[in-house]
Parts: sequence; C-alpha cells; structure tokens
Amino acid sequence: METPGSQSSLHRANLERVVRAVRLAGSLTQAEIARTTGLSAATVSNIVRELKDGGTVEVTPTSAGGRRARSVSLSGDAGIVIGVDFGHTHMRVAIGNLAHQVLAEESEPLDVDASAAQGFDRAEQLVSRLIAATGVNRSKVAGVGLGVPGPIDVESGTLGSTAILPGWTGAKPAEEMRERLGVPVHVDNDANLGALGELVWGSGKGVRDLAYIKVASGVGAGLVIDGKIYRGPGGTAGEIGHITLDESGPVCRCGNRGCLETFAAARYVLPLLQSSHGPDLTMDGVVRLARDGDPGCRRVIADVGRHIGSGVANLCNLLNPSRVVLGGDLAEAGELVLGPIRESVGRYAIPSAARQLSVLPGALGGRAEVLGALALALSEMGDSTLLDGSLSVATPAFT
Amino acid sequence: METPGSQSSLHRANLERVVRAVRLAGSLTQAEIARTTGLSAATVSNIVRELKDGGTVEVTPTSAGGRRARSVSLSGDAGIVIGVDFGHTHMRVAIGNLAHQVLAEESEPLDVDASAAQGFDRAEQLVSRLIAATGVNRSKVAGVGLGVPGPIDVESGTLGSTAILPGWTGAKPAEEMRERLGVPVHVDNDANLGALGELVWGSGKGVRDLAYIKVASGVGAGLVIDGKIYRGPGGTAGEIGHITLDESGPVCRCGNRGCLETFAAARYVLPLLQSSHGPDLTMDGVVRLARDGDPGCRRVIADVGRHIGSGVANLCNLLNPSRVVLGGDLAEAGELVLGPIRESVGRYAIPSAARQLSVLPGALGGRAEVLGALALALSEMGDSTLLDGSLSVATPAFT
DNA sequence: AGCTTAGAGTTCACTAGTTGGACATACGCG
DNA sequence: CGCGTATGTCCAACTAGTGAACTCTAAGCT
Repeated sequence: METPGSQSSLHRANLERVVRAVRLAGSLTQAEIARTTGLSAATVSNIVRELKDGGTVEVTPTSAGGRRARSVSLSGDAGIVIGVDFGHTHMRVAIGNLAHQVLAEESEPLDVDASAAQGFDRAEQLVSRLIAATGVNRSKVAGVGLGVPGPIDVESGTLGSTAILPGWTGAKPAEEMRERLGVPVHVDNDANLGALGELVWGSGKGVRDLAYIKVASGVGAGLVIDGKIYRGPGGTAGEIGHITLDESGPVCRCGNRGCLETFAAARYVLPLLQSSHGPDLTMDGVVRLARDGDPGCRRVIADVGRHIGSGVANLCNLLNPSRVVLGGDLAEAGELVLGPIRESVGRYAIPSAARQLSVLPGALGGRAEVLGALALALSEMGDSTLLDGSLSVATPAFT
Repeated sequence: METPGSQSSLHRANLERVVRAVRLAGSLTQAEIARTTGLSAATVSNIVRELKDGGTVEVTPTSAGGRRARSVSLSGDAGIVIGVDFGHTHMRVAIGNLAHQVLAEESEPLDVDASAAQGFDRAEQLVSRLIAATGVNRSKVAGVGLGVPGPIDVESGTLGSTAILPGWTGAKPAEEMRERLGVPVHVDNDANLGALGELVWGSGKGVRDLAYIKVASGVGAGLVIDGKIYRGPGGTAGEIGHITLDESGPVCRCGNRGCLETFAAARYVLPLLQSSHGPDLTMDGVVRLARDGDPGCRRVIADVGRHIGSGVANLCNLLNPSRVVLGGDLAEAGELVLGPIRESVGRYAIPSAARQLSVLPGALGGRAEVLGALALALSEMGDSTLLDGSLSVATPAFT
C-alpha cells in the first residue's frame, strides 16, 4: 500500500498467492503449495508459519506416502463476509467465510412502505442475529456486500428512484450500513449481484463472462466480464430492459416505446391474463399455471421468451458472452421460457456468436442476489483484508 | 517469468513501472520518477542507470531551479513497433517507437484479386522500405500489429470469410507475417484496431471505454473496455451491424432480416441513389454530394444516421460506453450524420445512459486502423519486451 | 562577489525477503 | 530392521529496495 514497489509488497503478494491457492484447492500440503504457486519450499514454509500464527490458516496432520504431509486449509473463521440483499418482498442475509463457504442464510419479509432507515435497522438486527447464531467472532467480519433493487450511483452511493422501494430514493445504503455495522460496505444493484452470485455459486461456475437476465417487475441484466462486474463508466450498463424492440410498441415507463420490458416484465404481462385468470394473478402464479398446462399462460410465457430472446440476441451480437443465465421468477418456468429464448437467439443473433452461447436457468433462485452480495464483499476485499493482522489477530492494545 | 514471486520479478516490475511512467509523461527527471512511481530516489537512480546502460532510455541535461536536473526520456529507437493494415482498397504501414510517436506512415493500393500470399509479400516489401527510409535499426523491431478487414479467430489466427478479400479466407495472417518479418505479430480485425487507434491517438484520448463504429461496405464496431480491446469469449463481440432493428425488414447477407447493416451499409444504401444519381456512385461520393447540398444524399445520410443511432442506443443501454466514435467513409459527413445519430440515441437510449455519452467523428480518418495496429503491437508487448536486453543491447557473443 | 538555500542525484550501510542446499523426520516396503 | 522417498525446516548466500548522509549546482539574497 504505502510502498508500492518494494519487498514488503512482494511479501504481501506472496501471502495472497498462497491464500488464493489454498482457497481454490480447499486444502493443500506445503509441498503442493510450493508447486502450484511456483514459490520455493522454504518460502512457503515461512509464509505458512506466518499465516498460521495470524490465525488465517489451519494446519492438520494427514497420512501420506512418505513423511506425514500436513495439510493446510483456511481456518473456518479466518475472515467472515456478509451479504445483504433487499429484494421486492424480502430481505435476505447470508454469512460466509473466506473459503467461499456459506455458513448461514436467512430471509425475512420486507415492509415496502417502511422508511429506508427502518429497513436498514431491520437488516442490522438480522445480521446480528445471524452472527450470533453461527457463533462467529464479530471482529472477524471483513466486509459486507449489499444489494438494492434499483439503480445506484456507484460513485456517490446514492440510490436512484425505485419503483419497488419508493421511500428509499436518495438514500445512501452503503453509508447507512457502514455506520450500523462498522465495517466496509459495498453496494450494487440486484441484477449485477445476481450475475456475480450465479457466476461464483450457480450456473456460471467455470466461465468468466456471464450475462444474468432478471425478469421480475422489470427486466434488468447484470454483466460479468472477465470475472468482474461490468458497470460501465456511468454505472448503468446492462439495461437490457430498455432496448427497443418495436419503435411503435407500447409506451414504457421509461418514456420510450416498445422496450423489451413492455413485452416481458410482470407489470406489462400480467394485465394480459387478468381478464381471463382473475386480478390477483402474480408472475409466480402464471408460471405455476403454465407448468400445470394452462394454455393461455403457456402462450404468454412463450411470447415473453421470444421477446427476451430478441434482446439476448442483441446482447450476444454486441458482447458475445459465453453464457446467459436467466433469473427472477420467470426462470422457474424452465424450458417453457428457455426454449423460445434459444429459438429467438438462434434466429436473430449472428450464427458465430450464437453457436457458443449457452442459455441456462439460474441455479440459485431467489438466493442469487444475497450470494452475489457475499461474493461482492469477497471480491472487493481482494483476499488481502485478511492479511492485515488487525483482522486475524486480536488488536494488541499495547506493545 | 520463471520465478513468479521473487525479487527478480519485482525488479522487472519496477523497471516496467519506470518505463511506463516515462512514456506517459514524455520525459521526467529522476526525482519526478521517484514521486510518480512511489519508489525511493535511490532505487530510481539504480534503475535509470540500468536502463541507460541498456540503451532503453536517454538522459539529457536540463536547467532547473536547483541542481541541474537531468531529464530522462525513452531513447528514440529503444524499441520499434510496426502497424500494418489491410483495408478495402489500400494497404497501410506505420512505424512508431515506444514513446508512442509515429515515425513514418505510408500506404499503397491493394489488389483485391491478388492472393493472400502476394498481399503479404507486398506488405513485407513496404515494411522494409519504410524501415530503410526511417533509418531505424531492424533488430530493434519489437513487434508488429496487423489489421485485417474481416472476422478473425483470435485463438487459431485464421481469417474467416471476407467479402472484401475473397481469396484470403482461411489464411493465417499472423503466421505468414511472422515468417516474413521474424518478429511477433498480433492480428485483429479493422474495427477493433480502429477503436484502439482512436483511443490512443484520436477522438478517444482520455477515456478508457470506447465504441468505434465503422460504417463502410458493412457495419462493425470495435469495443475497448478499460483500455483493452474487448473481443468476447468467442472473439465476435461488437457485431453491431447485425442487431435487428426491424424483424420484417430487408434480408441481410447474414440471413436475418432488418439488421442495422441493411439500413446503413454502403452495399444496401447506394442502390437507393443509383437510379437518380448514376450507377458509379460511391459512399464517398454520397458524402461529398450531401455536403454540397444535394437533398437526396442528405436525406439518405440522415436516415442512415437515425438507424445507426438506434443501434448505438442499444449499445449504450447494454454497455454504457463513455464515448462512441464514428469511423469509416461515413464519418466525413460530420454533423449531417452525427446529428441524426445523437437524436436517435436521445430518443431510444435510457436517459441516464445517454446523458454522459458523447458521439464524435473519428479524428484519424483512414489512418485509425494502422495506428490501432501500432497500438496493438505496443500493448501486446506490454512494455516488457524492451527490457529483454536482446532487444535494446546488441547480443553479447561472449562474456 | 559571497553566502545561503534547496532541490537533484549518488553512495553506503542496512534490512527485508527469497532461494538452494543441507538436514531432520516419518512413513511404507521389502 | 533398514532403506528409499517425500516432507518440512534451518541456515548461509544473495538480491534488491530504503533511509540517511553527502555532493553538486544554480538561483536568490545581502
């Protein structure tokens, strides 16, 4: 940090290298660490000792061919990260450790009419409860990732206007939560976090580029490029919901006409069915009915799929991601919606880009966002926070 | 390289750090280098001596406030890079040095019916002539960037089918040129290189994200994200020409209907005017006539602009670049085409994304691609080739 | 003119940190 | 029981960066 090109920074880098290697493999012996990192055995020996003393890593004996190799693994509570997600109806919290393991997860209903401050208070309580329930040491919490269902200015941290949480416009969620929890908080919107969640724990495992399309009351996309969330210079990348499909189509809430959203989002699609299926229909209900064979619902879902497919085709031509993951309520419809999407992509995308694209349903359902928040916290701390001593060792009051 | 986490790698990194700092600033004194790199003055002293002995850097006295500060700059021929671009009608070659200065540039007509091998031979001759003309030492050439007007598989280096150079399909340009020139060659397509060229030397100076839209016989886009060309996992990102604007529009050569290309590319637009303006009309001619006030040409160009604007709006919603640069013949039309583009973007893109977007004409005209090829060679060598000794110092035969 | 001052670059002793090789250790196999 | 083998540790050597002291030079002041 303070000495950007000196030996101590090299040492730090090597520490991180070892931690990363261990985390990726789950557990390794020192000799294996030396081989995978390219460091010498002597260096690894020193580094492992340092990490062990710091509490970041645990060393357990194993039986092997030659001398007993001691296997090195991340100690369970070396560093704790927390993910918080404010969704349309629920608030979710997840606790995980640096080994990418989720230790606990819980959700509770969110009162949409409550003020932002009340929401943050509730979140703080839920976090505290979960920390207590898992028995982790509160001082080990290294960071929090926070998901909000709306546009957020990443620079200033201010929440834009949200249809879902009307009273929250202008709130600064990161700041609020940092004050309450006393640790660094990183925010992003739900689509980006869903993308990250599916990438790390769900349908995106193994790829580096992914587009996560979330269809709920609106349509949004989260883009992950080369393992990192891509926000664009203005922070508004991924607005797939408002690409124009039909210049003379229905008027959209954004002011344009014929946006993808007007053909796919719940708020525009449900009215089509409410005359025939009753006014209380939800997207969930449409999906359920479609799976049970209701022809009207099937037709609507297929149409939605076709339109989403057009949008995905554009996305595919421009960005050529290797995988598109469908999230949100609609993903529950499975092939009923994926089939038409794929068909539409095949029709409208250029063949060379469409060929290697796979369109998959999200594997995490409603958990994608919280888990993405967890992943955000992990990625933002860049594996280095846990090396700070202040975290892994109890801060010495005097020396 | 061989010792990934050791002091020697740190030293290398520090060498690069210094070189980069010097290159970005043009010239710096040692004290300034120390400040900008964060290294200590002592280290800088050693590094500068090493670089000077290696011939990478030149030290010239200056007069300053206190002791004469010696200003350090990259030595003119520390490393030479070459850009080669095969365009629709011409082949261009540029020679530059590591200080991002273009030393020489030349073009000659390209015989489209000639075989690929003949084309590469001609390119080699032109390169040799230019090397001789600038008087640089051939052994200092560190790398070559190569632009081809068609889809290229970056993995295998194979050229896909090109309408412009029909006989070249399946050629491996990088391999061919490497054999002829004996230095590393990096290929990319013209749109990507145009993007890079405009970013480094043209209308994209100062931004990190840029979309370069090239309208000629087809419509393509090159995307630069965070300073690097973005190709996508399959290498086909940026196919803006084939996003669908009208599902029941004209049939496109790609097999779909209503692609942007069918509304904007020369091969579809020119026929509209040939009945009224004669069959020999070129895009160039249309632009010239439009500037002279011909109403038909103006109308056509405005229509093209509106359609491009729709495509850019999609691009903007999905990717949110900070700048869009228009290249190709059409850019010569200036406001005649930019106005309608901006208008269309304003209409179809979501306001928050459109607000911070600037749409500019390319500043380099037909030179964008060669210069981009130069920039590619520079970026691919990652500033480290010049530290190899084999390059900057005559290889010692014995020690 | 002479003195002071301050920034520039260099030298030197010191320190952090990695490495190769020597060494101790422990397990399985014959 | 001894040998072979792979593991982890220790030590001396080496590399490379740093702070402090030092020299040098030109500008500014008296």
